[in-house]
Amino acid sequence: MQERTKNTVRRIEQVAVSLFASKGVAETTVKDIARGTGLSEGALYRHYASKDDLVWRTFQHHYVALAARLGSAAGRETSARDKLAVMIREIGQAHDDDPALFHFLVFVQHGQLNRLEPGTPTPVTVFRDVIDAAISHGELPAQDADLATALVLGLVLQPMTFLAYGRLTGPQAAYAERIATAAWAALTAVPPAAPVSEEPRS
Amino acid sequence: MQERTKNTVRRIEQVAVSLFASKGVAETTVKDIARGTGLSEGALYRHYASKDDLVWRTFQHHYVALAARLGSAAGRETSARDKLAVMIREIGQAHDDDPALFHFLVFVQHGQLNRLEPGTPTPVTVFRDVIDAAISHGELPAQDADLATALVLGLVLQPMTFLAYGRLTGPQAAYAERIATAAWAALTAVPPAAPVSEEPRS
Amino acid sequence: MQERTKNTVRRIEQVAVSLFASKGVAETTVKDIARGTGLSEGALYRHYASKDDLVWRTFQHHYVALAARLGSAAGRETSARDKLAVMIREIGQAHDDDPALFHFLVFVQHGQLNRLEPGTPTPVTVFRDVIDAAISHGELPAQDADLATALVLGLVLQPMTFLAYGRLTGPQAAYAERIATAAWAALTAVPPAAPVSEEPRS
Amino acid sequence: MQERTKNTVRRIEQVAVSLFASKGVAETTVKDIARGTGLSEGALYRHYASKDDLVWRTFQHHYVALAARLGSAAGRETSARDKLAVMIREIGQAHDDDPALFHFLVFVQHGQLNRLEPGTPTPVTVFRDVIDAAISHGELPAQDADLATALVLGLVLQPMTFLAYGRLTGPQAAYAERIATAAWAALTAVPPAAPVSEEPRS
DNA sequence: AATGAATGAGCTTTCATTCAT
DNA sequence: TATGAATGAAAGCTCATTCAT
Repeated sequence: MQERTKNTVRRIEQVAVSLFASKGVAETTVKDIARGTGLSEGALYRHYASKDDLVWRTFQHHYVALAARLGSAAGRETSARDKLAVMIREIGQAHDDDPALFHFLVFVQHGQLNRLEPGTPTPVTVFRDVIDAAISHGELPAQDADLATALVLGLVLQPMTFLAYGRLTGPQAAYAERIATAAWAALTAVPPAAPVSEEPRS
Repeated sequence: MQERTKNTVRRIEQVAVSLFASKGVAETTVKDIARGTGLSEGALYRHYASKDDLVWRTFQHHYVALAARLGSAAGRETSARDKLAVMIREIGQAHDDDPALFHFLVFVQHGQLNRLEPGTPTPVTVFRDVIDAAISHGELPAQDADLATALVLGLVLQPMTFLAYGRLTGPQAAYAERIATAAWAALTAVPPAAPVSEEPRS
Repeated sequence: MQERTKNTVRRIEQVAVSLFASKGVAETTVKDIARGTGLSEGALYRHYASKDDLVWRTFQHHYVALAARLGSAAGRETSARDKLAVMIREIGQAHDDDPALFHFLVFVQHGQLNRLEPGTPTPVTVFRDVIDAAISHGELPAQDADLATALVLGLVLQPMTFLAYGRLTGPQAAYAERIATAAWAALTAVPPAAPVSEEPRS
Repeated sequence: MQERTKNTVRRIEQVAVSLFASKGVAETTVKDIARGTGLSEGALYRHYASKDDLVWRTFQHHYVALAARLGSAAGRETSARDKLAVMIREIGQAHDDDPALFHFLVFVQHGQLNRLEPGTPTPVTVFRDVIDAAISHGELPAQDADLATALVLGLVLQPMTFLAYGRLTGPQAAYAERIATAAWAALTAVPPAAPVSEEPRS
């Protein structure tokens, strides 16, 4: 009973996420999800109050879990550089584990983001916290932590988009080293005082 | 009349894009667009064959224009580094000129991307071409040009996402220098011995 | 078991009637009733063949019982005037005993009325019989017995509606005397030839 | 255009009211109304925001109109007795003009009543005002004006219920005189020593 | 006997599109 | 040419009822 229900819910989420990732949330009908699970439309409403509830709960659950996964990975390292490297590897792994889920979480989420209770740890804040601490401790040069976070996330996520569009192939894991290197370079190549490279002129 | 029509079309596009960017394409109804332009629903169909036609033509037109704008900017420079820097500045400018349009083009586009005739120059290919050439000419170390393109685009686009979510503020132009520096650092910081891929894609 | 079942049925009826009275029959779902009784939805179907069956049997049972209660009260008196007075008191009592049930029977009944086997004694026919007899025996002036019944019932029922809407307060019993007086006055005040008739005595 | 729309709305209301009166609001589907008017279901939503909106606006419009009609009739008379008599005649006329509408307003209304802005004149308050004034001026003996109103309304409305159930026949107008006589008798036949309440409500 | 997941018909509502005026 | 009423297909959702456990 308990078990059966749990499996049903799992199957619904799986089908839904897969459809959301490939067609978008609005383009996925409740009927689609029902068909995919082998259930009737009405049966879905025993498990979720509404389509929106299904979207939101699925998003929230996995988004928080992803943040925890990243945080846990970071916790296993001590230096900022290693923390970032392992997080990048971990997020790549999460992507490869279930690309559809990952896409739903990161690219398809539909204004779900601002429904999160303020203060909830998210993948973004986990990255930001590590970067912020590194700046405080002098492991990274002084800089805008939010911008720095954006840069790292951009390096991580954009290859996944390319993967989705077929512009890149193979598991995202293959790119983790390259991205980690690029990320560290990007974070340490701060323009003003940084002698790392020729100053760009305005 | 010609003029009048042109203005009307322009206003329709503007309203539509603004709605698309803030609510998404599926969530924007033809009635919304009609209301926003002051036209009747039926009148829109004099200018576009369907809602889809409106979306597609608007996307295509501006997407190609953005590619041209970037290409033209790149053409004014000679070194790869300067080309990239100016493209980053230009794309930031394009964003600040019309954030809604930019968001529609880059983040909301709705499977419009794969409707482009293969070979059409897009912002992505413009970046890729510059990077590819730089690798060929030895201005950049040997590396997977597609991955390199992804890295640069990630550095450019993610801050805009942060801007949209309020995680960053101010015009994107303010970040252009920092991003250009980071991009060059990321492209030149290839991991010691392991080039991910040396053969550029066709 | 017998006892247990009886109690269950009673509780179901009570909950159902209360919901019917406050929300209407169509607006009350089987799930509502199940929740209210602490039973599962499926379990209700052990006691009733269908929702309609529940409505109908509940209605019929109590409607007939109310008629019997009124008839029995009338039987304790001899004069028409006293019969009416005691019936008015009794129906008021029935209302105060269980206002929800009363409302269901009299105001919410949902076309259940015309499902009664023709000839079944109902509160209406009980009143009518008394009035009819009184006219035959000369206790009341000649008049249309049906209209007379309507008048008396109107005097009795409308205050209950006012009670339900908060336009009157307190137990309906408080109004019984006044209503009885008014009823007798109304029945004896026949317009055409009737000389205003016998004055009502205290 | 204007005219066409007005006619459409009128036809919708007419069909809807007729169905509401015969089947009840909940039992009447939007499809029923569409079929009855010859429109598509979707077309109804150009004229009403929802089924509920259709019910409410129809109710409100005609309920207020009925109050006005009664008030206007009362205004043509001076004595309380005549005012009541003419109101009773008028309400009977309103019933006969459109029995379905009348039933919808008085018997089917579904909690619409408490959506009226407080202070809105309704048929009930119009009766109550006349009775209240008559008590103040000594035209009627001291008594609870609300109860008195209930009594009069009961006398007026119950025969209509009987009409609907076939227990009475013919136009309600036929009963107006009898009802008016009964009403006056009921209002003046206050029990000797026990006035239920002497202080009229605010 | 009891549960509650599942069904399936049918409900209200939305919306891109058409068309009479 | 412009309007907005009308269409009709499909969406999300509800709910009385059934049925495996």
